[in-house]
Amino acid sequence: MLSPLPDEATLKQRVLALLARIPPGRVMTYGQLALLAGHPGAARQVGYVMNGLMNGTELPWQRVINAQGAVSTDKLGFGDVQRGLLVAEGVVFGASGKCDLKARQWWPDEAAPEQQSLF
DNA sequence: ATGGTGACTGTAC
DNA sequence: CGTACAGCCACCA
Repeated sequence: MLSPLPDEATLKQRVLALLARIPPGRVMTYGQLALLAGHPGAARQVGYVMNGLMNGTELPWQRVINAQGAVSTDKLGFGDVQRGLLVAEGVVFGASGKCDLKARQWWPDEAAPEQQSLF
């Protein structure tokens, strides 16, 4: 069973492990990753982890978006790139810059239904 | 040590 | 719809 309060290194490890499993065309949110990694509420730290893997990674970093269904990278200068990668996978973004999170959000099979409703 | 910042989020108005 | 605020916690000056 997973420890409810893993240390920072484990959080990063779990976040990256989950990230690597997101199927093409599907997304996860920062808060969701924090929850599944055992750090509920630590969405900002997940964002920090993401920031750290921007140095030439093979991980599908573009599949992590915010809880509103939009990318959070516009102010970083590559929001268009992220949306472009997702669009190439079949994700549709409306004029508001949001996608259908309810339909696109991916949950690991082992995530308990109660976890999903909590989120 | 202390305070500001940020790829966030839920609640309140 | 948008703005504001409070939690969140690693990092950095």
